[in-house]
Amino acid sequence: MAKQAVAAKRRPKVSTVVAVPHSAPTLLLRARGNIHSSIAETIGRSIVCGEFKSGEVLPIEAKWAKDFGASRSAVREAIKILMAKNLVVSRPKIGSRVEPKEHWSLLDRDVLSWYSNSPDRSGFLRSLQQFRYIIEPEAAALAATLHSKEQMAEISKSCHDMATAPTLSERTQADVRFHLAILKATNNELLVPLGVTIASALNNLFVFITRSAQDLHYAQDLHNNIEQAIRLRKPGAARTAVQKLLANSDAFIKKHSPRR
Amino acid sequence: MAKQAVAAKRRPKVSTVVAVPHSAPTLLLRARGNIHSSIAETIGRSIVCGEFKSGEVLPIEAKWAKDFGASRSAVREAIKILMAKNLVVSRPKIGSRVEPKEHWSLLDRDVLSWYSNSPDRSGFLRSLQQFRYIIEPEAAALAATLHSKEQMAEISKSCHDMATAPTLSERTQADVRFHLAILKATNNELLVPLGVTIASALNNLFVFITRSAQDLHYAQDLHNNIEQAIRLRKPGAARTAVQKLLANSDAFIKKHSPRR
DNA sequence: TCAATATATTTGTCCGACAAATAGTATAAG
DNA sequence: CTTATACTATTTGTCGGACAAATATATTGA
Repeated sequence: MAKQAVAAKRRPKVSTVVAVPHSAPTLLLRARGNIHSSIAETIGRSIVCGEFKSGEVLPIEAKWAKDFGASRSAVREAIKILMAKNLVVSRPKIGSRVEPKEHWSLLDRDVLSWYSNSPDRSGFLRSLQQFRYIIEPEAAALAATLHSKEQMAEISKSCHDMATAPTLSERTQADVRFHLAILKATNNELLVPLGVTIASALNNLFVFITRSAQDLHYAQDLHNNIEQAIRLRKPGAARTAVQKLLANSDAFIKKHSPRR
Repeated sequence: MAKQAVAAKRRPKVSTVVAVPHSAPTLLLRARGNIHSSIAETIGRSIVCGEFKSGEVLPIEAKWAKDFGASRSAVREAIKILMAKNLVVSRPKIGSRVEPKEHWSLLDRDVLSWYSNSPDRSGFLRSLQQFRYIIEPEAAALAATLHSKEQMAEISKSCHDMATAPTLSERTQADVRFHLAILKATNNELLVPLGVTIASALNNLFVFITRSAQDLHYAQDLHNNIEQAIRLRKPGAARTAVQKLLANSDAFIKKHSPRR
């Protein structure tokens, strides 16, 4: 008894954007995937963009639920995601407080992606390039010393794929594979996820811009030099070759720096 | 009507370990903090320790709930945490599948902590030390060039605190502050969270072992050298000073390496 | 003035129901 | 017999509501 009267109105068929349930939500959600993911993304973005400052407490779960037109469960799962990424901490009676920025898992794929769309893109890009200057030359040097046969084959193959890629998109993919293959060849478990992170960040920052044929040719030479140095097990040469490549991409970024 | 009959037996007062609710849970939880955190930690640990291999699907949420004597909501929130750390992906009808290791957010505090208690500690420690060799010398060099007055003051202060710390624990804390201060002085947003991660990993690996007074004195000299090189804005000297420190700690680890 | 107590607020946990997605199976069509 | 289609079963996704636990704030008492 009293069992059939419960769920009269369910969320109606959703097309691309969450439609309006009974009590109109005030915040829209780019409804890609699950509700909780969308909510996490929305709140997460607003945090890393500085809409909520460190130490500030977010609105209570019930308010988010009303604003999004979702259930509190969905909001809670979203906030659990943000907690897992160290963006917030929750306590009863307090609410969810934004953590200081240095606690954020900035190296997490999602956080990084949200962050790279935040106000000062150029500053972030600067940090990222500097980061690459630290990691990648040493990684190449290590790879030159430590690579196995199969790992070298993967490096060479992706380098060759870059040279022969018919479309720009395929070239870019091979480029990413190339850099990841080098990191894998270091046999260091920590460097690989770092590489994945960097790659996705670069992807988010649209650094893979169209280049002139001449530019492309020169960049390919730089990649070839890296491949050769690693193959011949010359750590020093590998290090400097990567530095040269980074310098080239630095110059390119500066030249085509997006306004300001 | 039928409202008061609902929650007859609630979870009874919990002491240190989750007690037995009505239908005996088969898995115990170290009940530190929230239920969902404990569940996430338990499942997360078992994943990074290899109890579930990559591509394998976990038991369904209902089973975890029964095993832990918790509600499905709690289990779901736990799994959301693991999803946020890229340990698993969930899909309807499929379940939660363990992601390949290279997708894991190994640089996340928790994952790293779980991972450092997994079978091959020594291999992981090797990777971690290598990682420090890559990051820290360059970071010190950058800091030497870019540090501000306040940042330098923090570096010097923590170095001094190390020298004068009355207890080993306080010395260790100052040590961590010292390395973090250097990373902060690079003004690179990505290096700081990385430093936090490394510090917590070292903490988990018990690298801060008791040393003889002589050892401590020598290590302090090495730290002083770093401080001085940065203060005098000598990047090259800073780099080599950090390398020396790492070599020293490497040697120490090898000497006292825990079996095998 | 200060400490103990009461209250209110917010997250934490539980439950039960139904929706949505989809792998695997059964069935129908050719 | 093969192939395309429909069905079914299973699992996560979402919802709503109830109550527990924790604790900041206000209130009260000494």
